[in-house]
Amino acid sequence: MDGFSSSISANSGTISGTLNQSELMEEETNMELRRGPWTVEEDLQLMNYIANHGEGRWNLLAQGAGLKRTGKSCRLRWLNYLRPDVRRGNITLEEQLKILELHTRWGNRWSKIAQHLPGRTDNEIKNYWRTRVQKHAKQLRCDVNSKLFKDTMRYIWMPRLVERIQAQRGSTTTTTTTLEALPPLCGAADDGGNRSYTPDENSSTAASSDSMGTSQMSMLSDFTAETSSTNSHGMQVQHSSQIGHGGYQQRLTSPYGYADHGHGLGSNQGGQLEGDMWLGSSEGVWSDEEIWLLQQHYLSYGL
DNA sequence: AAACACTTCAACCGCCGCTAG
DNA sequence: GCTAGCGGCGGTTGAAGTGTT
Repeated sequence: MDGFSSSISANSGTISGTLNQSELMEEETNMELRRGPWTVEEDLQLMNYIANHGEGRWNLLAQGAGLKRTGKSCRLRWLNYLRPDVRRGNITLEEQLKILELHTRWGNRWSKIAQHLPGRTDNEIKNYWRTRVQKHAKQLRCDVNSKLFKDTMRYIWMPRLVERIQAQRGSTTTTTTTLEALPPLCGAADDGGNRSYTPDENSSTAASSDSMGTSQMSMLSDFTAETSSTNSHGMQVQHSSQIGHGGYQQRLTSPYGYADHGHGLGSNQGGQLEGDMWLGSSEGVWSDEEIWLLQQHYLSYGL
């Protein structure tokens, strides 16, 4: 980390002897550029500058703020961390459901997905997808882009999320989703069961909503991303993005959101003791038994 | 207690599209 | 029409924290 914090050249490979005047000047400028983790002082510099001058051209902003950072770096730091409305903390069940649904529809269009999750950044969603969803795909030993995994999400994972959200709301409505309810997977042609699975060519193909159950869709349309959370500066932030009707109001209790998720002092960052907001059980979506059952189910279809 | 394994996420990189000159 | 500069985006990396052996 310390090596990172020191000033380094962006063109470390260039041989100074071969540079002309302007290149030397550029080299000199690059020499001053800082990379790696931001310091508190830099954060303050950037926040103060934006508070006084607003956002603008990032390269000029970096210079104006007296930061030895690239404009890109400033932009990233601001958008992903310093912006007052950035939500931190665990992704809620509703957000998880939304991410799954939107990813089914758009694939890895993280920024587009993030637009529908107020306060969440594309980087955060991308990280969640990689660390959580892909992990479970790995557990099920299938490609995250395969139709197999997409159908698992659609027919098992998402209904389960809906159930949990309903349970959380104290609703009496239940959605029955069992392994038996899992349709012969994926478009499962009536071909006698002999099929081979290959990952989709295009991860964003999917069709999404129309393949979802009614209860899922109503849940999604009912989803109101109105939450209160605490941003990285400890400020209380209200987010309201009414997507459908209904009055879902989940008030986040931890200083870092639903539950502390590694941003507080002494919090658990790695490992699996984060209370697993990711669908629930201690290890994640599936228990060992469920994984086994799913695998058996897939095997029975010759997958 | 130490070494190793695993997880998370901030930050960087490279590419692409847009736009002003 | 060309080009340089810039912002935005998705993919990737690696430091650091935590769990496990």
